[in-house]
Amino acid sequence: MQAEERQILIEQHLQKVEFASLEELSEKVDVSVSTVRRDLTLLETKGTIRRTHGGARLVAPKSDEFIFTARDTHQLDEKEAIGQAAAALIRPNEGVIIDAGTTTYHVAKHLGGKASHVITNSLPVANHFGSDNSVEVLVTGGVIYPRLGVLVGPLAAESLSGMHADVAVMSAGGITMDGITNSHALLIDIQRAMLESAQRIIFCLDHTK
Amino acid sequence: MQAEERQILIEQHLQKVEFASLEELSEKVDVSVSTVRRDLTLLETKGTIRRTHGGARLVAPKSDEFIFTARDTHQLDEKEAIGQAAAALIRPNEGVIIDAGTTTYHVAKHLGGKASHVITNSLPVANHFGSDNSVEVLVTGGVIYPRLGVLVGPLAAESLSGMHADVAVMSAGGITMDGITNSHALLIDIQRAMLESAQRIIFCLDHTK
DNA sequence: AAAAAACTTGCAAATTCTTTCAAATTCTTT
DNA sequence: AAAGAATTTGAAAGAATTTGCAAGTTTTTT
Repeated sequence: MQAEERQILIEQHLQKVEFASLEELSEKVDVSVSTVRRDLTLLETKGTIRRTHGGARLVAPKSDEFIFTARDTHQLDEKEAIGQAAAALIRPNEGVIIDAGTTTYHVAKHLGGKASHVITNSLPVANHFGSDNSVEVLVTGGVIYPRLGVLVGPLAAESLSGMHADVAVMSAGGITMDGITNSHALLIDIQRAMLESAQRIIFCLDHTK
Repeated sequence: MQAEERQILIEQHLQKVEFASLEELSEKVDVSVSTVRRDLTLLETKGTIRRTHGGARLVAPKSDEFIFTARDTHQLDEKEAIGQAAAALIRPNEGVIIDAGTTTYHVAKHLGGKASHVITNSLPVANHFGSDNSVEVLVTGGVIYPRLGVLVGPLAAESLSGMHADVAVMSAGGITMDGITNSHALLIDIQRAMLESAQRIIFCLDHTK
């Protein structure tokens, strides 16, 4: 692996987890901690990162991004794996509905340019495909549910009713079980609309659910 | 195989993998690493590629961000000023429609928590308010226009028709004049819907328009 | 205040880069 | 078509960079 590639990998990993120890990074990119140290000092001068005792952290955590991408560091490897496995189930040129949720987000990341069009009510998913002009991305309307970047409300459900897709990638129990019954009810309507618009369903759950 | 053909192959391969080692490329095009080195220095002067220790990398990697947030550093000061001035025209607790565009994006940045609710078809604007739970953000549906993060299409215009706001912050001539007549027509419908849904209009133009 | 963990510095081994040169290929000229 | 010139290619030697380790210093923890 190249030095520069390694540094970008470190940067990207920190984008996800906000903070990482030297050991962790050293394992991740498979070099000695000494080299990671050198990489970090280099990245620090570039400004994106700040060194700390025992590791490094992101210099600007409050970005225009959504928090959950950074927060789910715990089962990150597991979710990556689920994302990859689920993405493999999708055939080329299918229309895909992607539900909001941390796990489904990882599915989107592994989808590449496989899908012909993507329908989603998740802002992070929309952002992910935003700069990729090989996929047509349809965003449902709705009100942003803060912190998660989910579009909720009647508009979201309504706009789904007129759409059609081959597969729906759904999250279950994820965000919805976190206790906020208000948005919970809204999400149920949306998910039902998604299920009705798709021919095949893929549910994504990690072992904590 | 011709030298030029080889270089194109190298370029294409890098488009896919972003990073490649000398060994890897040498195997791919079936020449010695020396020749690959020479090819890379040549490609570097052409600008598409950059040499690194041990290999080469793509000069313009695909970023997950929307370009305009990073790109409009040119008249940035002017746009900041316009953003601030326009934001000052908005009274507290008003409902605000924000059009897509670089200038209007800066208005959003200066709006703070002043508005009671925001309606937008711009993904960057939506992202900006996404983690701010003091403002209710309503996103119109639509298809993402790549690179700019604008939601276009009939769904966008439709979802605006049922909405109402006190002020509309509009961009004029911005993205729309860049030549893509197709999306241009779609944007006009959307902008008309915005104008109809708002009582007051604020147009934002910098001196280049 | 002592112990543990982490950081810095210096150094040797390993890898990679540049330069140079001869062999091979391609192009030009006759 | 053949001879000669020009270019390209692959390899080798020496320079430069990078990497991992160890000794000594600083910071953090108990």
